[in-house]
Amino acid sequence: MSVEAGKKSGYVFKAPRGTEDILPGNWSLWKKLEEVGRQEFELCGYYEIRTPVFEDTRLFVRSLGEATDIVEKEMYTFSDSEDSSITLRPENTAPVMRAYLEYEMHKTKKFQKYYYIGPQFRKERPQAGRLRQFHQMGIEAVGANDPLLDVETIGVAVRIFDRIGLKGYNVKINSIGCEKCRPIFRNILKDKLCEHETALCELCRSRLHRNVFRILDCKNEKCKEITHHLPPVSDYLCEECRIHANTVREALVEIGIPYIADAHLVRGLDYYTKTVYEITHSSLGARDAICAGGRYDNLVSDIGGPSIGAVGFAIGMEATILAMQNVLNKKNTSVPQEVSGPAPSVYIVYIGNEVKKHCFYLLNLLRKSNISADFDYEGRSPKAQMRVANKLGVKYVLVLGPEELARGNVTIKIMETGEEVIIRQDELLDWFLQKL
RNA sequence: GUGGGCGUAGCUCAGUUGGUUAGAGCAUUAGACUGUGGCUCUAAGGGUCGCGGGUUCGAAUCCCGUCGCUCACCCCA
Repeated sequence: MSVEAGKKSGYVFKAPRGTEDILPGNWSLWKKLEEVGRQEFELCGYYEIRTPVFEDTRLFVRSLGEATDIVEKEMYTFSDSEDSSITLRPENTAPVMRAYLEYEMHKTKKFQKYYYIGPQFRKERPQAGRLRQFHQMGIEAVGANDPLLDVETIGVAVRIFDRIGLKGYNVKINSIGCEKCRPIFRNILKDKLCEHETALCELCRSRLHRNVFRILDCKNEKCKEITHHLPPVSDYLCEECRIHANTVREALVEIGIPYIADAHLVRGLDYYTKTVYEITHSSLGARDAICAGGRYDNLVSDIGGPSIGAVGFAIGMEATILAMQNVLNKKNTSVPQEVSGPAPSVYIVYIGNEVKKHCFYLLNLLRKSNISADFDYEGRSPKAQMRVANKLGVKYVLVLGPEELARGNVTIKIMETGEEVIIRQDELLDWFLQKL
């Protein structure tokens, strides 16, 4: 096999298909999203949990459902030399629940609220905002069936988007019932759709047998036409699910979250029950979800635990950042276009190599005092050093040459005004600590 | 896995009906009073035109293949 094949640049290695490097120029948005997320999660009483990036394959087969596409063809599965099969996590809910059970949290403190941030893996064809290694941040509230908890999670997501300044998102919500009522209306739906079988698109005809609910969000116009004339799923909910759904909606109104009741919203993962929701952003393409979540009352028992209800969501970080970029109208760059880390406050310019070592000493002196500072390691001329300082956007340049060295002084240039002051070196720290 | 679009300097692109040493802007580097930034001017570096093959006297330009990227579909965050 030739590694030369297909390379674009002259270099041998490139990031594998469907993965991407988050470069310094883009990092500020990631940082902001993560920081705001953490803040909001913790504000609402969620605790961070980190699970391994790989798990026993059976965990995902059990939780997601054997017949789902994720399990059938999208998992990175391999054996680690023994008999065990392991899989790079395609989502983080099942791992969190696994940990919850493994440490027997349900016995000590049944109700737990967790949050996680990390990479997930799905072997799909890459597309806008959809990668093979992608990142999610999400929450899981385990151990309670209160519909208000469903609403709490929606509130958390909404506030995160508000706080990062992302305008133009929509909250869509639906109920897909529970294990009691869902099979009933699945059959009703199937029967009704069978009457129109010939009018459905080819794909939906196969969905008729595999996954009826998926027909509800088919993009084909004819199929839409048919499904829009069907009575909404909510007509078939059992008493318990109906009350649950109504409470959720009322509470959303109560706390002022606008939502769209979308009877066609369904979920691909088997474990969802009752409340499902999705937050989409108008600036995105075909894949417009930036957050998806819902209640999953059967997952814990599915993977061998007691019957315990839970709700959660996952925010797709790539998709969210894409939306942020669209809103901010920014593009990716390989070089920092705005300083993504904090710009150093001070840049030290040395004139002549004789004073360089002393400047290095001063550099470390500043840093020890918690003053961010940097200097030249490339052997540039004083002029070029100034250019670098200017580009970095530092407030002060400390200039030191043989003259200053002899007198025990330093020249400080205030970049904004161009003004220069000369002070004694032993006053340096005080001067900066007062200014910064 | 299926289908469409694209592939020329670090980035964004131009490149006329195939014709000599492939261009621009931005970025980079260096100069324009010997120890100093932003503006301006000058100059320099940087591309085997994704890769391979074919047609041709001659191909970045046409054909085929291949790889990669991208968008969309299935599915999903």
